[in-house]
Amino acid sequence: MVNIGDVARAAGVARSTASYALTGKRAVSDEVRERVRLAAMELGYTPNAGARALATSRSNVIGLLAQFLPDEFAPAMLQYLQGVTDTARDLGYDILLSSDADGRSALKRITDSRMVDGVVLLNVAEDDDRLPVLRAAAQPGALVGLPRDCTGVDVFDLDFEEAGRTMVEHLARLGHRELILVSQPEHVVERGGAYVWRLQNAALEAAAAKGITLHTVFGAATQPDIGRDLHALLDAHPSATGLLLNNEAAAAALPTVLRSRDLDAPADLSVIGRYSDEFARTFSLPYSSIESAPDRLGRMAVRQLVRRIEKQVPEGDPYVVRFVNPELVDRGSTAAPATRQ
Amino acid sequence: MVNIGDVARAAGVARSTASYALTGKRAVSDEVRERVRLAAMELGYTPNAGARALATSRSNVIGLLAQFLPDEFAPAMLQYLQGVTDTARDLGYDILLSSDADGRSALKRITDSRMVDGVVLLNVAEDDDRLPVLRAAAQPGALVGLPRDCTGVDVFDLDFEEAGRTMVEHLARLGHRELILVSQPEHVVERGGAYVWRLQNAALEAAAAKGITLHTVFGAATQPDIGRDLHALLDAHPSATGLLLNNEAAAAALPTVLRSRDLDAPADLSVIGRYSDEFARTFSLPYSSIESAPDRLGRMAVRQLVRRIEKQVPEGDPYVVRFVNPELVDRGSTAAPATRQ
DNA sequence: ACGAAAGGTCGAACCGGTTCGACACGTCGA
DNA sequence: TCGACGTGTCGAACCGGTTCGACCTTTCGT
Repeated sequence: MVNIGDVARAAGVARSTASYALTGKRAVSDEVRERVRLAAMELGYTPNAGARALATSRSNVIGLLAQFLPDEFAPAMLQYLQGVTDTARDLGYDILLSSDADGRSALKRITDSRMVDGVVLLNVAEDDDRLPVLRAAAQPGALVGLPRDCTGVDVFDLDFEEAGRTMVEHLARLGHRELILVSQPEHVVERGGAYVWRLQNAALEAAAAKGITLHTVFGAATQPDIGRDLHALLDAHPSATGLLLNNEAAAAALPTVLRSRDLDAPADLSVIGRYSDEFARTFSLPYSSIESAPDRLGRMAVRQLVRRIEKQVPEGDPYVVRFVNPELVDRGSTAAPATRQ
Repeated sequence: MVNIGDVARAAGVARSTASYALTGKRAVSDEVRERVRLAAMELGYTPNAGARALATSRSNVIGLLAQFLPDEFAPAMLQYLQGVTDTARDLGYDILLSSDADGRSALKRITDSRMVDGVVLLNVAEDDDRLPVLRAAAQPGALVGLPRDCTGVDVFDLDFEEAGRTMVEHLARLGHRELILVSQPEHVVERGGAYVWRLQNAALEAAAAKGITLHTVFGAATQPDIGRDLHALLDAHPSATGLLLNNEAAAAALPTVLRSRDLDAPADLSVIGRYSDEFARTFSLPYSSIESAPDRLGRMAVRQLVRRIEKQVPEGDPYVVRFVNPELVDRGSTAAPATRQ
């Protein structure tokens, strides 16, 4: 394999000069630079990543810790991955992917061995056990998901409170007085998915403020259970005119449920979901929804992480907690209320 | 950061001895080994990955080249990723993920810089442009998907021919005489998805051998187009009693189509798909299907790749082309034919 | 009792980059 | 004319591991 010594010899200069010519870290005469570049080109020289990492203590690799949970929806996860990998590549970084169930040890391994310059954590739970490991690491970290304690890391998440308010207020404005909110199953909440509470509590507050009745329930995350749940709900609250879905499985199951009850959205029932546009397309869901923007969140996390790695953060490097504003994508599934059969 | 010199000093031995004690590559007295281990533990020593890679020319990282295509179904892709990452971790390797649209340059970069010890390629097309780059690389490669030319690489894929035969013969055995096969859209084939032909041709042959009529069509990959396609098909071939789906979008859309035509599987129509069990669960599809086993393929590819990296291949290292036997998962959607409407 | 073999440890070199300090040269100002 | 300075190049050291050959015991066979 050709190394920088070979290039230097071919160009008739010292190894250090070849290095400076290629990295541009010191001034080199135009003539020498050209000669070195040419030699490198002709010999097909590519710097050895390990050697460079050893010398610079920078690997140009970002660690990505994801957890492929069985009740997490695959399309959304893939969008996170895509947002992260694409952005990293644009900024000159490669991605080391870990989907290890034991995120703690994986994180410790890749940071302690200096394989990565920084880390992005996905699926961050309220009391995520990877956080202590991350704080002890020498490298910076960016999270997607809001933990209880945000010190020492940059955090990015959807503004679930605003999402809850938006859903309720949108239907309130149309004249609805009784709504149902279907959340993720309880075990997601127990695992630390506090965003479920954040959305639900904000929705309840908004409903109270408007004098609206809001029934809240946890739905199953799997078919056909969630279908049964939906049927039971519609039976239990015959006068409700709006359905809010913070539960992707519920959204995917709803078309079938509505058809079998011979109901139409929005004629008989107004519906608003909370999922990504990609998700809506995959399942061809006709419901308006709060865009959860996984690709965007992944992109933001990597951007900030790289800024921190490259020390481009302003003085005193204040850690950020940034919420993406929920955007309501109108797919025409809401209208003024009609009394259901 | 603590390095092996610190450990050696704490244990009162030479650096080389500390290395031997930790790696076990030379005999070391029990007493010294224990002292070194203890010192390493107490100091919290972790070897520097770059330095180790430089010295051993092995990184313990496997490159994973995936392409997140818009018409590829996300759940399946995620299963490949999971199969690959999990297996790699079990064998002591980390995963460098690239989803770069330009697979060629990504592949060249990670191999030339020796960041990876080997590479797994997903979505391999018949004339994949990454293959020449891979063959020129110093590291071994394993493919998921069958290219035209398999020299120099290990190849793993579902046996699509056998899958086609199995589908047809299963329905033939039940007494069906006229079937419809819905394949992936033509642009998938053009992109190099030769597996579409492999399944279809084998199915046609099997049908001919049994004296069965088999209508073949390419379906759309998106909703709601594929729904229209299915309706048109059922209109066009009213006497067909069986539906074979080598098109995931079609499988996902079928329940809605059947319901709106008031048809039931298998009472009115027998149905066999070709997708993974995970996919069936995500969309709660009630159709029997040929398991496409993405996780298993990912696992096999990594296993073989690691064997090659670690030179555990038998003499003369013959490259393998291994087909996974298609397994028919019975979900009760096939029965003896009944005349439709 | 002696030499060979085996077992255990050490020092030094090496992997392939980067980076620091020194130095040679040419230019400019006093 | 001399010194200060800036520019471009070089040699050497360093990053943190691994590995080779040499050396020193100890053990064993004869």
